[in-house]
Amino acid sequence: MTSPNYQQKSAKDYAYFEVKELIIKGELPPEEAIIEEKLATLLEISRTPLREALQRLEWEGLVSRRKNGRLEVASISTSELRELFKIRSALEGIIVVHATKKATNEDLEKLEDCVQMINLLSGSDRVDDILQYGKAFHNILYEISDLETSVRILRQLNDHIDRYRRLVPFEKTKSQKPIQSDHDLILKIMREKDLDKVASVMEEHIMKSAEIAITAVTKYESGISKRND
Amino acid sequence: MTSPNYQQKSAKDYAYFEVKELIIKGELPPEEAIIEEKLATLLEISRTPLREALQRLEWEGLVSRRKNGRLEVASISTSELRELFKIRSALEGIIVVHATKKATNEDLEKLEDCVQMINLLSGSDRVDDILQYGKAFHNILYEISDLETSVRILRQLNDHIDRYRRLVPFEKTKSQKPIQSDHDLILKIMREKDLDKVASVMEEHIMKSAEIAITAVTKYESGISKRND
DNA sequence: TTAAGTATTATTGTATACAATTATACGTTA
DNA sequence: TAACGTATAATTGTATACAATAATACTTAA
Repeated sequence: MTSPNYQQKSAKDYAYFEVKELIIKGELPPEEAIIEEKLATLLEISRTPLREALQRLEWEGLVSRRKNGRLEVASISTSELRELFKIRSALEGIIVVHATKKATNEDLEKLEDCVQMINLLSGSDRVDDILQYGKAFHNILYEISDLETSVRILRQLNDHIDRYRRLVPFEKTKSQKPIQSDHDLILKIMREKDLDKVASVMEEHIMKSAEIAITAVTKYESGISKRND
Repeated sequence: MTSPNYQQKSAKDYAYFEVKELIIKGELPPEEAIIEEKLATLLEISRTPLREALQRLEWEGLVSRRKNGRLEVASISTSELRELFKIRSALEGIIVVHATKKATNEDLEKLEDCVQMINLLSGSDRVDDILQYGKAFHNILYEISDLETSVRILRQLNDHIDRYRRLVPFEKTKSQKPIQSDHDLILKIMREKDLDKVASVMEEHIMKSAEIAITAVTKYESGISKRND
């Protein structure tokens, strides 16, 4: 649910999506203090629904609470990012196994469409589009799998990872090419219904993209660290 | 954090732990309607902090929202339980690998104590005690691993599983004995620092206990189903 | 000038009041 | 009696007021 979901009727949901977007886009940077009154005024709602939205974001880990009870935008770290990818890798493995079991021909067609678009764009400079189709591929798997809890956790993890991606633009180099072509391979294995193999290839696929991300954030951290000394 | 955490200062936290306990213990049964006003009166607090607690429980999946916005205690199902154990298995695998890497001799001693207590009690009828030491074993691993996000998700999963355990008392038969002795084996492999093996043995360990739980809930479901027809 | 202590302000926590919505009860009509 | 519509009540959503707490600014003494 990273993409804006605009059938929000309630002030609470409005605040949730709005603040989340501000954080993921980096407009509220890591460790920025959050003052309820000010944010409420900005969003033109009262503190009550805003607080409820902030609590949810706190639970999701995008907002954190200082010892004194005050809120701030969550900080980022290489070790956290590494952990996020580890969990994601395990869950994507579970998901793809279930998706493989349940996939209809129609489902496989949809995945095929994504793969073809990725292959088509591969080599071009439309890296953001490639990224989008990659995400779409995974989202289709989520839906096929029908694993509610896993998908919920995964979407949350992906929100976090997206924030890292914005704050520290990951390398957009040829090193991503073999990663993108993994989708091709995964779909092939899904068709063969090889459950063990599809899980391990998926897990490796995720950990490969983790490497790029972690490298980028490590550079970033060494660049800006010592700020709080 | 299933065990009551009584340094709650705020009404919100009080409500959170209290309502969670009511749900896990089954005193608020699945699908029971939750009326904010009544619950607030019962807990002798106002609706505002109660609502914040309920939202957190909703996000954790112990409370769910009907299409009309009203809350109820979450329902249970075999398929959900199966998924809970799958995720738990993957995360316990990640955790035990990290714990194995980081464990000090002192840490291993603490684990050894649990294992010895389990072995000592094994064969006796003190099944609840055995269960407690089993939980303690895993909790120690969580702390050693120092993987904040994974542990947070795991504790949440365990709360859910505990609720199932209360609602549908799992079999307390000799079938659990080999599962309990897994702890012994896991500790041995940790000492050998065999990371691949420790992960797979842990995953199997969890999935074995899953079998017992799922069997129990399946019976339970077939017993009470058709209620909503 | 610095340190400690106190007053002031800022911010969060909680309760309550009211508005909006949904469910229920009741009566009317076919 | 069944179906519909309307009035009433129950419940949730939001705003606001006030209380509790933490941060800051200020004053005074050494």
